[in-house]
Amino acid sequence: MLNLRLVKKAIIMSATYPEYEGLNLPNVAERVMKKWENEKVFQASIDSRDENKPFVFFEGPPSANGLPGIHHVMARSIKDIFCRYKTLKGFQVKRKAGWDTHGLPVELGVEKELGITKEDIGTKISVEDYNKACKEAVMRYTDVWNNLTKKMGYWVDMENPYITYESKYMESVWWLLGQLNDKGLIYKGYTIQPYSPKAGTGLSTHELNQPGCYRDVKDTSCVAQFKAIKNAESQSLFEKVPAGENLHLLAWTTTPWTLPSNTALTVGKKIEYVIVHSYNQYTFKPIHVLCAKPLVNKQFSKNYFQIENQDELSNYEKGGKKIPFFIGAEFTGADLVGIRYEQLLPYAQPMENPENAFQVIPGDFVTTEDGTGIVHTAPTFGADDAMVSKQAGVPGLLVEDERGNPVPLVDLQGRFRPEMGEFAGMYVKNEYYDDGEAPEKSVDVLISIKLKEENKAFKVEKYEHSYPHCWRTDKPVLYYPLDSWFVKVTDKKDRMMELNKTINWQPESTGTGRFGKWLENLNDWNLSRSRYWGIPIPIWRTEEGDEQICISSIKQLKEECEKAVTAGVMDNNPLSDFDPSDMSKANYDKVDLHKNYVDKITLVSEGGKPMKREADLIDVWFDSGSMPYAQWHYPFENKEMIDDHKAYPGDFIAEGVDQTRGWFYTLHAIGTTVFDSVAYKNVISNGLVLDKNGQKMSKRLGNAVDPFETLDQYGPDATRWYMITNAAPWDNLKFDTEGIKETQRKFFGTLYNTYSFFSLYANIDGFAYQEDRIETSERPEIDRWIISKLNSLVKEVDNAFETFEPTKAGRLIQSFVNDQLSNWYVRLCRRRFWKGDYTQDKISAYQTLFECLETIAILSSPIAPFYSDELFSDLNKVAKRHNATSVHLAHFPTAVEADIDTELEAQMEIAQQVSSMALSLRKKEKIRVRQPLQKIMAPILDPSFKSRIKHVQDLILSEINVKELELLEDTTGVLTKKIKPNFKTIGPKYGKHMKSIAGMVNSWGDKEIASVENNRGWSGEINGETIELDFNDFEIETDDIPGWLVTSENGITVAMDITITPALKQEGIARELVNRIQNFRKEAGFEVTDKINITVETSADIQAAIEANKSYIADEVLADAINVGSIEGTEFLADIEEEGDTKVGLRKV
RNA sequence: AGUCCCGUAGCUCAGCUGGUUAGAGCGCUACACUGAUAAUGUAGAGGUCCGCAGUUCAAGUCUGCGCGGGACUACCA
Repeated sequence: MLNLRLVKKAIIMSATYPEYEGLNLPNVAERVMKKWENEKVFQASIDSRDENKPFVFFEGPPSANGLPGIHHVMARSIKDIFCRYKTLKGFQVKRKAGWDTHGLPVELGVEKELGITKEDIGTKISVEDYNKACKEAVMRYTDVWNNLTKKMGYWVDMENPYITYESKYMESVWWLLGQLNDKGLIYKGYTIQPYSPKAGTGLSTHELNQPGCYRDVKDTSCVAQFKAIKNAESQSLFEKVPAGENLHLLAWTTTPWTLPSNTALTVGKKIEYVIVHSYNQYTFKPIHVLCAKPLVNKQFSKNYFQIENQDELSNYEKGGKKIPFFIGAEFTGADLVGIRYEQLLPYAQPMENPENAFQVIPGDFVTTEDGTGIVHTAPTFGADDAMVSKQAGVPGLLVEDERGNPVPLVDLQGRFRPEMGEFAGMYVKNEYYDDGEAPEKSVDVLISIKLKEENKAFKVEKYEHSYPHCWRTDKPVLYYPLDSWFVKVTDKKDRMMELNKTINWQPESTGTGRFGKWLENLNDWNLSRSRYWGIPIPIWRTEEGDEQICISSIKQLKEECEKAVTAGVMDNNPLSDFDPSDMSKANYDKVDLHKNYVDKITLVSEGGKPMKREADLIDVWFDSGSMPYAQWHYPFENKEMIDDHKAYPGDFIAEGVDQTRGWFYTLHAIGTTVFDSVAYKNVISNGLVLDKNGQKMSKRLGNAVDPFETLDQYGPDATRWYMITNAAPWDNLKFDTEGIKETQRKFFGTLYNTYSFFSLYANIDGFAYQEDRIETSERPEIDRWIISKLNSLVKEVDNAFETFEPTKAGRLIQSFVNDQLSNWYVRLCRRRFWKGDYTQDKISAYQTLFECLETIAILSSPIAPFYSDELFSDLNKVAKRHNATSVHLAHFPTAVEADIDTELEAQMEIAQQVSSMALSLRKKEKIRVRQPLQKIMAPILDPSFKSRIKHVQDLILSEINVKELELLEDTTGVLTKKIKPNFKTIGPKYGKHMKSIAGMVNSWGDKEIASVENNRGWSGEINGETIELDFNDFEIETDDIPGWLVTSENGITVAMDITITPALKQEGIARELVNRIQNFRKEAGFEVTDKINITVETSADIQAAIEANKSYIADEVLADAINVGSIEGTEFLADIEEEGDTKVGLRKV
């Protein structure tokens, strides 16, 4: 037999399973990566799939001007997993990479490098050179990115990426804007933006969030008294004020210079307000003022004291230091809405709808933290103000300038306009004056003084607060209305919400919550950015703004240029070389649509007037949101991709949650407004990758993890597996390399060991899966069990991937590999692999283990693409069961329902549990497993348990080294029973009496339990109500057998007979001896197959034990003879139990 | 400030539509196995389920209010 095995081994040398010396995951990745490259596996994974069964994936473009971090590995792993999974399921998954190339981060980086500021662009450096520098900078780290992509095993087509600065891409974006324009969704309007008058430029919020921009400053703040007008609306308030006296509303501001632009006062509808009766501290005139109730004490502090009787007010003498105040009638904000008041500082009137100005309006943002609970509202200088007044139909204070355009009372330099009387020409902030020119008293102070004198100021004081400053000029920022181009997305708000409901969000809460709420509170999309490196707004306008054209293609632009040349507004057509019908790269390289080129183009209007391009660029978010169409140069090329839904809408996208209002939104907005369609059907928004202490990673804190280092050290598979299985993608991940190590050891180590075990013996036996597959039903029970488990696993993993739950999939796989396959199946079956001939049983074992490994390779391949490929290929190279050279070209296994035997799974679960319990009992008594025991007992409570445990009886007995299992059917008198109410079934029926029932049942003894068993239930009266419980309303279990060692778990009870008879003792000694001799064999360097002779020199007890078990020992250790006597040959010393030393001599036969 | 996510053992995480003794892995401690062996197995210790209030016969689970960590959006009189 042994010789035969060797011969066989020689024959099949040509096809053996590779055996490795240890597992080195980074090396595995290296090998597999080379294979992918050499064999062009990625391309094959697309080509081998049916073109008519597409799974559409959109790659969100990263910006290549920054370096990738470990969070990119996370995000891209998620993308990769589902693309690979869908490929396994037979879909064709095209994956075009992309680069986001425009935008502020790029520009700021370039400015820093060149040592210039925005103001220098166009003067110190030409826009052309500047844009050239941006273009170079943005692709700087492309190599690093490509390298990461490769190393982590992210499959995406990097050969043909879409790049947002390319002419074709930009043309498609223009086309989309043209569509919006045609639908009437593009308009020019005002918006309140942070503005730096000294720099003469608007600032983005990004710029405002630079460190050090918000600083604490002391400003003159003022609580102004706005005089209410008595009319029908205010009738109920004036009733609470002495006849003939005035009622004022108190409103606080830290920017008194905005008071002349006040057109409304905002109150919170639910806030409570009171009228306070008192005297003005500057003029000493009696006042009756409205203020939020919780803020009365804040406003009436210091000089004021509260009185309980209104009559005492008259005791106050003018000029007195302490001023009394009395809290009068109470109102809610809702009562105040609609009240009119006199304009505080009537320098100018709003040019539009002045009749709607100067009234009280509601606003959600009003709080009672500060001020008076009534907010001074100047729509021209506050974003909230503008929003809330627009909703209420209140105009901002805009006046006509010299050319008839609406302008606010402050000009672009930050000075008051001529309308402002004595203040005209003054800067609204002293900081805006040149050094030494600033007046002693600022506008804020002067206005406050004026108000004091006119009995319009309730309180003036210095107030310290944080206020944003321009990061270039160091001067405070103004919130100022600026011209911008907008997309009227609010028109499509309902449709966007409707379509959003059809998108499958993972997690769901992001879709309904963060995204849904965002859509509910949608504002129009401000497209304008006054920058240089981006896609220009394709709108040309006459100087008066009365005629304009929106360009949708290069062809159209060329034609318009032609007209302009004919009309004489331009000398020559800069696009004359461009051939609109030629889609070649060469042709498109002839044009550049960036600002430095298109700004030189002047077009002619229908009325014959010259038109200049609007100076702004579009928001870069529009660039990336255009990606589904622009990546294909739609509609100029690849029209069918979108129109025939071959590549649109996307089936799947995934990015970080930070993209919710970024890319996720812009995709959705453009999809809805232009195509009336969702842009994507499924979306995963993943959480952040934090450091191991839960802190955000940052270069500054030095806790950022280098993705390359991690991948090199642990390999991409372990890194990906760890990231995916450790936390659900949408939860934040606390990244700890210890966790990767654990994954490496626990999952990959175990899987590798299982494979090593398989390959070791399969190579010896020459198992190459050449035999016909043994029908599952023909295999031994243990094989059928693991196959059943395997098929259940296939089903569950498939479902987890299908529902975009990669974490679940990964955890299922690893628990199968560790707990079922390695710890149970392989352990129990070891002997089958190394003992005996190449029989049907052995082949069955090989086939079973092979199938498990092969399936695991495929199931885990989306998450661990490298190792799984090597595992799969190593198996398949020999067995050739798949016509695929890579796991990624294989097909996802289909669960064979017929092979799923839940009954068998339940049986094995019992075996596992009973074994574990029995071992636990041994442990308690310190009886080692090698010592055989006679018997265990288990009471049976229902017939199914009986048949199940019978099935696995032998398995259990050999596992725990016990000779027999006795099942106790009639347990009365033998076992102590315990009864518990079944809360789940009784609850709905008798919830109220639950406590009483539980109390009663818990007090029951054997007699009552027997009665319940006999009557199949119980009925009686509790708390005066008739209660009827059937047998299912009880849970009866046994927990003790008097006189036995017993343990109980999950309703199963095991009792063990721990009596060690002399015969058992001898058997135990024999097993100990076998164990020692096996060790000695190994020590002596004998081959596994060497036969030996044994001589033993030992005590009488042990001699007797040997005598009684001689054939067993001889068989186990391959001994031809066992003799007692003095030792010849090598001598070993064995220490067996307390029976004394044993000398053993071994000699090869 | 608003919206959302998270808070369970020393660490990382499970815990389904509420059901009575809250689980796993790692780590720790002890032991076993010794033909998968720089592997493997078993057991043990370890928890005011962030806090408070409410709904309920019953709350880790549902509701409200807080606290702590994080994200995004907005920026405030």
